[in-house]
Amino acid sequence: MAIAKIIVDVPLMQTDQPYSYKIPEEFEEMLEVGMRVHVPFGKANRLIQGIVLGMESQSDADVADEDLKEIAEVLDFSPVLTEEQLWLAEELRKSVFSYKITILKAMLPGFLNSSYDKILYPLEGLSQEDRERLFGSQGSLAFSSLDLEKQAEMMRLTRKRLLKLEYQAVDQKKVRTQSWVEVHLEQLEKLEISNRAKKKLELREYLLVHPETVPLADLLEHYSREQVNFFVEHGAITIVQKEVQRSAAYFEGIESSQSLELNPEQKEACEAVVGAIGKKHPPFLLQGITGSGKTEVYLQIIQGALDLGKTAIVLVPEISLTPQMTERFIARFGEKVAILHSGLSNGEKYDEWRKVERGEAQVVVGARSAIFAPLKNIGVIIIDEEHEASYKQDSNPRYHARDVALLRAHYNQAALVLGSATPSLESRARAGKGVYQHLRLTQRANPLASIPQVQLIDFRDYIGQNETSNFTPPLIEAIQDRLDKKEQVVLMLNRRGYSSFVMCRECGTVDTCPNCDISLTLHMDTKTMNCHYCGFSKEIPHVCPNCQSRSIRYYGTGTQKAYDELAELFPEARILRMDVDTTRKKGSHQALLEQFGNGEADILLGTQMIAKGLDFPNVTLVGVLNADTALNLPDFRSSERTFQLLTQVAGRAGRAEKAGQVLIQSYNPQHYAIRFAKDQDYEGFYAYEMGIRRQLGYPPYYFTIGITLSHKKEEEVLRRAYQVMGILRSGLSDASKILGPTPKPIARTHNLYHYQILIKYRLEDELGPTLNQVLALTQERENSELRLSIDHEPQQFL
DNA sequence: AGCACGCCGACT
DNA sequence: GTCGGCGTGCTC
Repeated sequence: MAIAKIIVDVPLMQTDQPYSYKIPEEFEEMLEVGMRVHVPFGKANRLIQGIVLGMESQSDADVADEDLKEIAEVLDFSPVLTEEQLWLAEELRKSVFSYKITILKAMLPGFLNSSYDKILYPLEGLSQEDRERLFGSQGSLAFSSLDLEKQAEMMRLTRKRLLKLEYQAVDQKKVRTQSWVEVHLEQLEKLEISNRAKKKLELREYLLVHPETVPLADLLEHYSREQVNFFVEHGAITIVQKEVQRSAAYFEGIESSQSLELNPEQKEACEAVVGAIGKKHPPFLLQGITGSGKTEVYLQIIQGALDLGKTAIVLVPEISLTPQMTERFIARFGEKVAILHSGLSNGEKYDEWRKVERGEAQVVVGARSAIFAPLKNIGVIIIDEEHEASYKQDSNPRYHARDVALLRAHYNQAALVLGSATPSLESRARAGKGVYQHLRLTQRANPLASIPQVQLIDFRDYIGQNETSNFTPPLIEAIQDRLDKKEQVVLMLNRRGYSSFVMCRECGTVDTCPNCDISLTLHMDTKTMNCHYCGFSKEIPHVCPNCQSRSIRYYGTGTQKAYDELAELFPEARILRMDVDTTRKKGSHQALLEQFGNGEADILLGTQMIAKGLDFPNVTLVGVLNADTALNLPDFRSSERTFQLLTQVAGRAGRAEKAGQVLIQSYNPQHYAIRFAKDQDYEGFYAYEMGIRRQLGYPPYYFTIGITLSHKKEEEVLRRAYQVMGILRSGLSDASKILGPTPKPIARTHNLYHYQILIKYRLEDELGPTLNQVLALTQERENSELRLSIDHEPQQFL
């Protein structure tokens, strides 16, 4: 008997295993490993999606083979998951605490995941009036279309056997097809057409001259449906359905580019990587200062891989996946490129994914999840800005793209390149120990460009002078100077750990979210107070919610406030503001950058999103309004993040012939992260920060695991947290350190209390079993409302 | 999850 | 007696 092993879409510990299903005869020929199916599951045989992991002639299920259920439907004509991806999922399960189906689904575009519904039908027993009231003239109803009250009533009626329930799983995949016309010359020539049918004669002439397949729509522009049908009926042409190849608009109007001349350092790096393609070789850490031409090196490495008949994946942080970046890849590799990122619509994402799957794309450029692209025969994987925290997914499955890349590089014998101006300490340390091969680019690619000069400005020197201002006199002076010279200015407001809020001056009450215990952020554009965690929103209060006083005031350094101040200081300047508020709409990010690039503005004011990858030759001044707001966040990486951000943004200045200047305003100019950033001294920062990490026992000296517990009731989370502590203490060796439980910095969101435990370890044999014990806790019925997640190397402590 | 089974108290 | 409340166990 033909039996398929299937992982079902029920993400639970008890169902995290393959189930055996009979393969009906009609599917035996076509079914392959890696395809999606719909299978009946559970007592009610509700239909759910599953993924075929294997096929065999005998099952090891506790059920007799004859009694196995049958696959209901096969959803694909060819597998949507490759052997490699199935292998990857199995490997990842060892380090990512997630169910297999959750990992597999993360590899597929959202489009390929079925949606489920229940269809209700009235049975004879149902009274005429109920039938009228609930169904009207409809013969059936979709369960999901009803409100909660109706749904409950329907469930009651179903129980009383007055309704019939049918389970439905819907494949959302829709291959867009278009009708094309195929010409059959023999029949066409034999076709008798009356001399009076001028149009038909004309069409025949046309088809005889153009016997190639053409879109039906083209013919219909000149000929009527009836005229075309005449040819179809007589077998002279047939209409076939072809999948539409929607090529996203971004391919249009991009001129192709040629390789640039590399300097010796770049050349050496490029050759080293290309030489490692197809061999077992340790990963490369490509450490190149800002403006050192890393992207050109990437492009030539990829060219090297293509020349060897191989393919390439390039990961970039979502935020720098701007047209400026993607255009460079399209310009060099044209239609060979597929772009995958969250800005695409579902349909576009699916189209790009299909391009990769069919083998039409050889170069995939995308954000984190692009590491799962179904690309075959990979020669090189490049992770740009490898230190970016966004490469770690902070929801299930909590994978790090770098770890996935390591696995895929190993599988394909591909070269792996981690590129950054400011590598993560973990990666830099590995390069130091020879685990990675260290490649360096120490010079700016443009030989006329110099490293910008950086100055610190201490806010405290200007105490007493307009204290609420975002701008100190030296910065104002410098901006004025650039405006006079018709050069451009980039100003960054570090919004991490900072936001605008409303406080009462009488009683000190800060308006907070009713669900999340964090202050609401003021949004001037919509005139609302919003919660950034749960999306709660309300109108701006006019009186204090606590003491009814009218003395409520707006605090904080939002970009809007800085913008207003700038506009007042420099009334003649053209200022662009770029933050989450002004870039919410699709494409607005790009539009703003284009405007600035075209010289339609003098000053670009923005948040972190302007720190990366922008390359505007006319920018000669970069100002950082508040360097230190993120320094005091409760996260051991906050110094590293601040250093990286300042170094990145400083790199936006002086990228061409004109010398660049960087001014950094801060309340803590003596802080080492800021001092090393001022000197653009990565190695100095690295050495200093490593000392601290060693002393405190943080990565890269120790590995970390974060455990987060959430519950509606605070005392319940705490109780369980201490229970987890107990399991960890007795399971793990004394060499491992367990910190916590502590409330998360934002202790309550979505009406849940969050507590966190951090494990630091070096060698720990009992880690897996102990964590499984912790996980088992959530399986107990009494803990059904407890949410627990285990995060390997958490990146975000917020 | 989502469902059925089954055991208990409150009711026609 | 029996309806429907929820605790328990299982899903090829």
